[in-house]
Amino acid sequence: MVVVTDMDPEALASTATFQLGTVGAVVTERFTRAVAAHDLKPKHAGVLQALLLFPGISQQELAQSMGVAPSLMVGLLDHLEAADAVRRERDPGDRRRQVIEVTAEGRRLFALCAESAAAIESELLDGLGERAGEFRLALAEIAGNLGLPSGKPR
Amino acid sequence: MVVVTDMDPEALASTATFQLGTVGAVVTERFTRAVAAHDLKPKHAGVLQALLLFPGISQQELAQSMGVAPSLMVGLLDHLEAADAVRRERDPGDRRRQVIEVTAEGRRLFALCAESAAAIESELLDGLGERAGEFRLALAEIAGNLGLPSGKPR
DNA sequence: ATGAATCATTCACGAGCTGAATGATTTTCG
DNA sequence: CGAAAATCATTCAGCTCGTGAATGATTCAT
Repeated sequence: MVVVTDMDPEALASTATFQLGTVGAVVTERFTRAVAAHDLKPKHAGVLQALLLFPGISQQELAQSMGVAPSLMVGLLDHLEAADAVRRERDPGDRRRQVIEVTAEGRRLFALCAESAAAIESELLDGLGERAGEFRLALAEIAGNLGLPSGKPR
Repeated sequence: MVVVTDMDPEALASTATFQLGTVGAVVTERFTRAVAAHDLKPKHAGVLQALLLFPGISQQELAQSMGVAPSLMVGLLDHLEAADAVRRERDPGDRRRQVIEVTAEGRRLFALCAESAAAIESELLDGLGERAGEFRLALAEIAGNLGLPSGKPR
């Protein structure tokens, strides 16, 4: 008598957990290559996104909103500042804080990142036909439930 | 006259690209914590999955199928072997190759990983109601289009 | 039989991230 | 008021994960 359940060798690969992980990795890799053309990493795009969404946010809050250590944010902003995408100025009301301002160049770079993301999305959802809309809505809902930034699909 | 298009600050966050990346990262993090209880990393689970799916595969092919360097596979298999999840034996027909065999303990560990993944999936799709089925089908289709392992949802 | 190819392995290295100091500033409260 | 605690940005050492280049053993091609 066989005790162990007759194991489905795809028991793991067929889960949404596994597929979200692997698909997410591939998509992130593509996005990484795309924004590398503008000398940026995905995290830089995320920083710009957060800054546009919450203007006047502090570095600490920024780091917390992205789930990374404050020490990491320093280097990310250093790079964005060197690229003229961002300016750091001491907050006159609390001179410990840096007030971060997104420049016109920063908005330009952000727009390029968003374009790259949109292009990758088109390729991804191409084969889905009219089910793409449903998929995007469900995905946005999941992201929202996880407390992640998820604007409504345009 | 304003040249720059009036920028949607969620232009990036609203893309499926961005959401797949962030959701994928969160899901992977949860899965990482879950399998850590069995002293495994997600890659170990992936190795077991590939081995069960393609028995008798070589380390090189295994590495290639997972998109990692062969040198990385050495350490992953070392760990699985130390955990009695896997046995390495020289292929008598080609003594350069290692033939990798998944043990009963390996199948047990794999089943535990699959269970964890299923549990995480339940939480994720909980809020989706009856749209969960559609979502899973679309996700599996995307994974398949990318050449990733994607068994049909059970 | 010899030179090229293939396999597993080791090793040095880089990218990315963390947590613990540090110094400057602000807040709390005795 | 003034001293102690908290907060912010920053630096720094260290960890993990991954790569690519050597190495040695073995097999293949001619």
